[in-house]
Amino acid sequence: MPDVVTRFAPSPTGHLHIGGARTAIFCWLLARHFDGRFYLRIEDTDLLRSKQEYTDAILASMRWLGLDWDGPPVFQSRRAALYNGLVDRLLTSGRAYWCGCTPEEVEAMRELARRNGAKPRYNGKCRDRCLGPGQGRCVRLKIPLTGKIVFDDMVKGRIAVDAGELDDMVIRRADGMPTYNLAVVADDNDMGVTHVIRGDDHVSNTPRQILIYQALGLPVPRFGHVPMILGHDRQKLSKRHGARSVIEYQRDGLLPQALVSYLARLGWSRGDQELFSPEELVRYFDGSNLNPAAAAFDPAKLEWTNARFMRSMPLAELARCVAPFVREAGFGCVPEERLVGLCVLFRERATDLRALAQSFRPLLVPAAELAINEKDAARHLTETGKSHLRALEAVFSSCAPFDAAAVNEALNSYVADNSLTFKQVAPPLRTALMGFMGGSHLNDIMAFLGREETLSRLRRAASFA
RNA sequence: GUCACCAUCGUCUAGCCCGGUUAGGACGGCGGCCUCUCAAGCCGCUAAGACGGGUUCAAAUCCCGUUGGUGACGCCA
Repeated sequence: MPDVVTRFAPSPTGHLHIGGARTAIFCWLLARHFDGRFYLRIEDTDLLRSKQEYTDAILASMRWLGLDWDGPPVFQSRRAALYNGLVDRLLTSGRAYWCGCTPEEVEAMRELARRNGAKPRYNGKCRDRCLGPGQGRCVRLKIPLTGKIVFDDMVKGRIAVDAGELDDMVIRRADGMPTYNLAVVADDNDMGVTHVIRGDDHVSNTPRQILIYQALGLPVPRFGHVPMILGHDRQKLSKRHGARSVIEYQRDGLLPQALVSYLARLGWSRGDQELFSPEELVRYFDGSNLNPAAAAFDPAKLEWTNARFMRSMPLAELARCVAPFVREAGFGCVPEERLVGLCVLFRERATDLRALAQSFRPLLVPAAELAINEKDAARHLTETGKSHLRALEAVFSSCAPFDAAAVNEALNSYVADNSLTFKQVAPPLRTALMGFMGGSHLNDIMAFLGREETLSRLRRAASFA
């Protein structure tokens, strides 16, 4: 048995969002760090809202992020027998009882408690009525009237709640389906989960779940409640704040390693290090140093993180990653070698793969289709500028070999031989080649374009009206 | 309302457990260098321990309170 078993338990009612992704990352890291097991459990007991397409999408996002799980995913909807067995056990041992109160009655009890300034809860009416099964009856857990439930949270430290704060919760609905808290305990125990890491919106469920473990005589796992992610204005994260699903970040051209690094760093730290490869994360993340305070999501830093990964990753890999975006931009199928060349030229100038692909445009369209920026043209494709281009056309047609070094030398000679400055020649040349004043080094651009394409761009710009 | 949790630059954070730092790093912003452009890179600047009380020679650090924020209070998950 591995020492550490974690699980990620999304409910398939939507795509994997960044909050869930971060929780999944922490679970995965803890398991991988300790050489344990990481399981996936699909909490699909809400038949109405759960959808197969969301399950598929969540699994796809997990794979894209590189969060591999052990064994096949567990589906809660298929484990009714497990849950019912546990509820029956609780019933026979007298730790649970049948309750015949109607939802309206229970609501009235809550309302009464609220009026008295207390926490709204069930008053235990059926606790000692010794009711048996029946139409419309649910099963409630008989919780202790006094005492404290205490647990040491991995991120928040010791948390203590008075048992008196809790009420006899429903563990099996009138329709025979288990409730969330029971199913979670049953599954976590069955799967051998040792560390439950989840969002801190679950802290108040934890004492209830501990009570179920205790009533069943089962070992209680360790808990770690990671704070939720806030929007940039420190309000709850919503669509408006750029709270998007993992799949959207994928479509926008983020690198999965970058997203993982950023998300891990949001609420966790290791000294001053800002960027972490997946391997480093696995090596360093041991469940400690998790920040108990909620963190705000910062799109600017995510962007920076992504840009850094794009700049430092192997070129061949970058080229493979950008290929789908090049296709999507309508540039067709560009050979990998060309793609690598383009990445060299532009990767320092883009913060995501989609923008990187877009920046290739001027070099991938034929000279005739190159869009020429009017302002830059007016400024640099003057008569003098054009005369330089015509002269350069002659220079470059006899330049051999036509590589970055030779082109550079030819260009410098032209400048020197005619007592010019680079500053006089470069702008018109850049406008001719790129269509605007931007892009990479001129010699690299020309080397990439090749002689013929370079010359036709010079000709076209020289006759630009 | 009740309970629980949280509180360091605008943002992510280090330091806090084991009191003594010019409160460090990063993103962003601003300025500079570089430079044909845009970037990248490098350099510099910016800005913080919510508040009030204790304890102590000394408090971001320990204690209490206040305020503010978040979450939970379902026969949802």
